[in-house]
Amino acid sequence: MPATIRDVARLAGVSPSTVSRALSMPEMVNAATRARVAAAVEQLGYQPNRAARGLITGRTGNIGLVVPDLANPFFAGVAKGVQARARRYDVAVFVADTDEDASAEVGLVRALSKQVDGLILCSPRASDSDLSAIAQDTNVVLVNRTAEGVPGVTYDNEEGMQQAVAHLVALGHRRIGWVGGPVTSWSTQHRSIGLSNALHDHGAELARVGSFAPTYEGGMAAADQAVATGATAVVTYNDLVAIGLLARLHARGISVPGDISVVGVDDIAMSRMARPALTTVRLPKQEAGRIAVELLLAVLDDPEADTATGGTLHGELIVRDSTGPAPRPHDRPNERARPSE
Amino acid sequence: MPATIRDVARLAGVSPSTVSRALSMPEMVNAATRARVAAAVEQLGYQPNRAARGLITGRTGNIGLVVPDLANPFFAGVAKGVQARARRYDVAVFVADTDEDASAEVGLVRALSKQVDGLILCSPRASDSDLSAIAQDTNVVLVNRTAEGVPGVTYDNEEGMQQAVAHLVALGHRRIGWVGGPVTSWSTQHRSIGLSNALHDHGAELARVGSFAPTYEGGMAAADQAVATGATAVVTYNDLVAIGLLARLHARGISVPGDISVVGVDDIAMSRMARPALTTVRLPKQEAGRIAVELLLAVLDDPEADTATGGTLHGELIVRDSTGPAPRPHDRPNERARPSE
DNA sequence: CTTGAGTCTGCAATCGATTGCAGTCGGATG
DNA sequence: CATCCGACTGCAATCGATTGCAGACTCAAG
Repeated sequence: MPATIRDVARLAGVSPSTVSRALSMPEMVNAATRARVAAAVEQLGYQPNRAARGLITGRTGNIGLVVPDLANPFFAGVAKGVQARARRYDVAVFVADTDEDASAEVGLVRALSKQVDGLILCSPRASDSDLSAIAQDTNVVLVNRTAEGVPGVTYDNEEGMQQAVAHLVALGHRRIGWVGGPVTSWSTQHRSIGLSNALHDHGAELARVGSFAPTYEGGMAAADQAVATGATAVVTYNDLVAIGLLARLHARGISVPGDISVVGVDDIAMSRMARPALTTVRLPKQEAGRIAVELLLAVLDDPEADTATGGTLHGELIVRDSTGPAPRPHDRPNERARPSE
Repeated sequence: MPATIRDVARLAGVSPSTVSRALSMPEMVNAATRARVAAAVEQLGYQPNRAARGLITGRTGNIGLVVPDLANPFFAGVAKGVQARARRYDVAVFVADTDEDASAEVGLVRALSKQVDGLILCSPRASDSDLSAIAQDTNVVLVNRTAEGVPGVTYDNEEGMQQAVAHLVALGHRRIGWVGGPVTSWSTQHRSIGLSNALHDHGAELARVGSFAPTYEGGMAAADQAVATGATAVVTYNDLVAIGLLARLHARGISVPGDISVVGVDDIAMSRMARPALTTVRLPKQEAGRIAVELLLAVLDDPEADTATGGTLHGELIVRDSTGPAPRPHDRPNERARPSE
């Protein structure tokens, strides 16, 4: 029913080949004919059939995006960026959600890889070896993770932690807790190291609280342990955890930032609506998605061009109400009162 | 490079036609041959080229999902449902985000429609006439909206409002405020009507507060006006608005639910993390996505089958901490003290 | 006038899978 | 033994666009 290239050719009085060339290599066809073709295209509302083109060019014009959980605002942000940038290049985006299931991930990727020109894997749960295997026969760009020889866009976690620590130290905090995410997570490792280094640089002390699920519940679970460390400030794996922590702290009657300061990472929408509004390291999520698309498209255009490792994005500390001056020792609710100096 | 149907045929010692049939109409081929084909397919890891198949069948095996904003947890939930159910049918999902731009929507839909077998339009901003035009030459399923002759899945807003009102009336509220969303929104109209009817049935009074953006900011803007109506409880267009309202109320020192009760709609993740945790009408978001896929696939299989209007989903009142007994009159901060009865 | 270069344009093959039609074969029936 | 039927299987056309190759044509130079 829709117009084919033959219809356009007939209307313009040329051959299909000419129509094809007029559209994809305009400089090869005479200006006059080109105009006639353009008119015919316009009149018929012709749009080339992608399947037919794909058959011969071997390109589908589609890319895939795989995320652990679309309902997680972080990944939704990345997806938004990917999607917006892809549209600019007239590339369609398949979105697949693995439901946080690492084992499903590899299978899903394999199935999807046949239908697309390349894949963007967002915070993949897969093992390094699986990842390398996938990258072998598919064009892949990683987000939030690195792997040998695979391009990717990541955040400079070390720098983000530096900013958070500088802020906290300026407020007088000297002992700072760290609530980590899943141990296997690339980000948790880098954030942990970054925090540790930053604290060392500032001569402050690190209190590791342990690893928790990167969720609201994880934060609630971490809260009591964080308090028990005696830290006057806590940095969490991400905002969701920080918000859970805030809730539990409130339930226990511990004041934020009066008794303890809290810093998250991500800056999801929820964070500025939290009570108190959360101080956090904002990660440019959409930007990551956009860059991932650029990276992927570059690889597709020239598979040889080693785009090296890819891009590194920088976080930005957003100071809100969950951080404040460190309490003087006798203000601290979780320590025995000591004589004030 | 990847195996073609011919490779499989050669390995199995049959013709390509047989391979094709063995895969898509198994009962037409001899069990023994079928087994040989299956073995060859397995050995080569053969997956039919979708473009080639699409060329001849006229089907792409893809569907499109258009949402106003992927970062909005409501739409992310729907997208998750769509995506999960589509995978079960081996259908890929293109996701497109219009960035809340109604004018971009129509163009986007037109472009996308050529690449998919059908579209799921989530809370479309387009006008009724544009929508009908689109549905003319594309298979469309609507979510959160109805249109003449177009299948869709919607929520029973009236019933949801009934539940909310029954809850509030039982708590003693007799004058209830309504903070509406965008006036053009289908949901806002139906929720408003539902609320009005429910209140009438219970002999309670409706205090319309006006229309606000369906956002946190909208809720903050609505708060003061809601208080001024003298209502002891407020129902908002959605949870985001309710949370904004909560924030402004807190800033003004008005206690929830002590002075005023608040009810939202949606039950996004944020709602149970709000302070106080938000009482809300939970809308099954993923379910809506799943049903939309079923509906669309049914239409594709049999374009004639009038699937009527489609499905209606039911909300569920989730009672949390933002609703409580209506304050006795003299407790009300925003009215002149009156002699107690 | 011939030749050559250069510019366009058309022919026809091709991508990979599907499907209507026809052919093969074995076995049952008259 | 001749026919016929049913169950499978293969041939070849087809979907719509792209592209290598060759033909047509113009124009300038020899």
